[in-house]
Amino acid sequence: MISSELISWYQSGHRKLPWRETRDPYRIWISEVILQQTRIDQGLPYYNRFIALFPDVFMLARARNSKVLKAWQGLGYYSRALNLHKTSKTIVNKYKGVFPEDYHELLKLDGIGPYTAAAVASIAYNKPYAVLDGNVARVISRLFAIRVPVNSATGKKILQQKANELLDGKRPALHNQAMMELGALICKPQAPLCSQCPLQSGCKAFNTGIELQLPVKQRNHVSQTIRIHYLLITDGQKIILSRRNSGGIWKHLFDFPAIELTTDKKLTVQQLQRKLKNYGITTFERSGSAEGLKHILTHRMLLADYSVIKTGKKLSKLRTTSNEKIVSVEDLKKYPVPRLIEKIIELAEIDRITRKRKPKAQSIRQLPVL
DNA sequence: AAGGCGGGGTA
DNA sequence: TACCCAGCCTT
Repeated sequence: MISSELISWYQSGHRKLPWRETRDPYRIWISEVILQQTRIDQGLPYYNRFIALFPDVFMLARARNSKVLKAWQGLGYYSRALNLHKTSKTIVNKYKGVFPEDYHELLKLDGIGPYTAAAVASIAYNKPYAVLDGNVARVISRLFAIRVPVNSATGKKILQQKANELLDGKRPALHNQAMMELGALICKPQAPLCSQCPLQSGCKAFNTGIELQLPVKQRNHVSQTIRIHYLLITDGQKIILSRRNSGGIWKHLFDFPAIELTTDKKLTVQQLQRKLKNYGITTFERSGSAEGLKHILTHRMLLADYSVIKTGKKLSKLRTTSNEKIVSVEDLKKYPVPRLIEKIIELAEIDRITRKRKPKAQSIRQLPVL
């Protein structure tokens, strides 16, 4: 009943999107992972580039890890790209390149949770599994005036149950996409377009005038500020990159050697000299800098400074750690970096600095200036 | 059950 | 500012 209204509405005017033009489970999967916690407007160009680079699961499985991350650069939540790559290899090696159809089999794959498993199973294989994402949670919580927090365990259980009941078992692919489209276009968080909603008459929230109070969400995360000073250490030809190999933020992406500071303190000469001495740098010139670059993430705010450090020595003569890489400045753009680093590279005009420095080694100023 | 993980758009 | 987005993973 609800589903037929919903599907009619969907068919009369949904957005045309590339992953809706295919039944290829590979492409459906890629689109679903890209769209995890990501708006369609933001994900769409990434999807097109990604499919052009890696048209099938074999191409993806064969690709270098850095190339996959490079394709993901700027999209955030980089573990998605790592899991995507890992799972492509699983598909090739364990499933001979054919995506499993079974929901529970899909769930075993890295980076595939309840939502994505249901999405792939239903959209690619038309299996009767109801998706529950942010859109669907909002639609259902309003439809039935459910006040249980949608991000609590019990809330999810209740919503999933309702989603299962609503599902059109004969047309799960259409039904699921219609639910999400309704949430995105009509049942919006801020200003829902109830007058245009095909489910208006049966919507408990609308009928009682509480649609703006739903859905209920718990938790307000505090964001902490972190100050970090990046060092762009260059001899005029090459520069030091640092590969982030911790389990934390920007895993497996590259940034620059850095000094972490407490929020209200700036870098001191002593800190800089000590850090540089670890590399074996005793004479240098600080040829460029900026401070107070704001980079806002969901759970923290980074306040970034940087200094361009021109060394007297060739970088190849320096002591670097195993996670650090000395790369030529022209190759810098080949490495996957977070947005903040991308911005710093642009701001610091690294290539201009190196061109200027080319002519003669004796022009090096050996004054430590701050 | 709670917290970590990006980046950009919107009000 | 705060919230939201075709969520998942670890602890």
